[in-house]
Amino acid sequence: MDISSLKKLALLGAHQKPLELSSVEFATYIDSSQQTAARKLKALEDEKLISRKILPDGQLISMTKKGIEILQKELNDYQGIFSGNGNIRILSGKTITGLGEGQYYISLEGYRKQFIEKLGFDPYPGTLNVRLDANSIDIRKKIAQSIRISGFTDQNRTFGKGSCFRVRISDIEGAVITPERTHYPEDIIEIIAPVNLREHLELKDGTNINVEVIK
Amino acid sequence: MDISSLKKLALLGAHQKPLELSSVEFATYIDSSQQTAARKLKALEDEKLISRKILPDGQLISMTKKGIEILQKELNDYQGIFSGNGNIRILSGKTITGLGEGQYYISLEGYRKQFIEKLGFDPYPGTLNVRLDANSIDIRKKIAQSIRISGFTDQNRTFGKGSCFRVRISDIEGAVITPERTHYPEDIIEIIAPVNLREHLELKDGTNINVEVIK
DNA sequence: ATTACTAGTAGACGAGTAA
DNA sequence: TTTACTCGTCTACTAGTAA
Repeated sequence: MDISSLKKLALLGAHQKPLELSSVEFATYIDSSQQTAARKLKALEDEKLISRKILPDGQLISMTKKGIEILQKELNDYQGIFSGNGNIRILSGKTITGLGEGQYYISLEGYRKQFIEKLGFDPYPGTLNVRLDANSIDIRKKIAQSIRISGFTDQNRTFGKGSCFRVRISDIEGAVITPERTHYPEDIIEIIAPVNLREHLELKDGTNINVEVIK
Repeated sequence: MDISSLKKLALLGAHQKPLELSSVEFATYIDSSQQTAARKLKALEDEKLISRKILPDGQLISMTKKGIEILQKELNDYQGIFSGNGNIRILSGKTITGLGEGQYYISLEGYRKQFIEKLGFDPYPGTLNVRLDANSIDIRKKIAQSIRISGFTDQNRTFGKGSCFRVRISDIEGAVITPERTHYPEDIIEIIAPVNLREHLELKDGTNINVEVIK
């Protein structure tokens, strides 16, 4: 798999909109012959990392979902390499649809008033669920769950305790909440924020997002 | 240049402390024969991207400054690819020694009181100067200089206006300040913060740092 | 155990050229 | 002009093995 060529195409913008590029032009970018450049483009197409439309005067190159995912994996790898330096920690993953449980729990007064007090915002009643990439799972494990949420009992039942840490997605500050259960999947995070993140960021299911750990 | 192998070594932590790794082990990581693994390590050493100490039962691998710089360049490339998505913007570069002008200007009451008022902190009298990488220069151009600093006149002379934007380096929030001059180098940024960043982050000249644009 | 040489082979390359 | 085939060459691989 020729990640270097795929990266070059992305730097030329092929991940955003179809890119007009002849094999001769690409050859100058990757410092090779026209034949090698054409062969590499063909190979990337065969691997379904890009899609091409061959035109009389060149080709129109778009990056596939699979291609973009591979580059995001690379980004995540490099962020992982340098995140240990105490700089910026970023969790990467894809948005998924949760079970809707989040909405119920967040709305409970016993939890809600703690969020307002400890996080400084009144959470939108709903969570954004994200399935983390492999590297991000490891990063997540190292994050101190610094803010504790207490359990409570109402007349009917007992609600367990949990913890959270602050994050930012794009321009919104929120928090990742983790119930303190024994069997909670480690590859999924639930994010709360003062606004409906899904609407605010115009997210569809399966969108890749970066969640930045703050404070 | 075998970036993929260099990256693997970094993921195994060779950029932080010397890594014990035999060629057989490395072969399993890069999915090759022991011979190829050994040859690749030798090649990386010849390019001065890693340094090795051959031991009777393996080798001790450290990444050189040059090797780490190449990986940081890669990180920056990938951040550039995905920064257009409106997510997290990070400026990468190397710390350099400025002319010491910053210290003089920041200390002037006409500017200082504006920083306190508009940025919310009393700046340490001195700037951290950073020479940006090529990609970061482009990112920087897209950043809105949202906070305006007015010029003023004292009895002797006139001091020009400028602008800034908020940034975070590691755990410190500060700001990049830009005087509104016609000929200001585009590859250098000057950062102010409530503390002496150079001391707080234990920075030497030429250290690679990531500056995250916030708000 | 290791590292790393030599030998044989498989895969990648550029040149020429067809479509 | 393009893309992409064939062909000869050269680099990079694995296996065997020395140190």
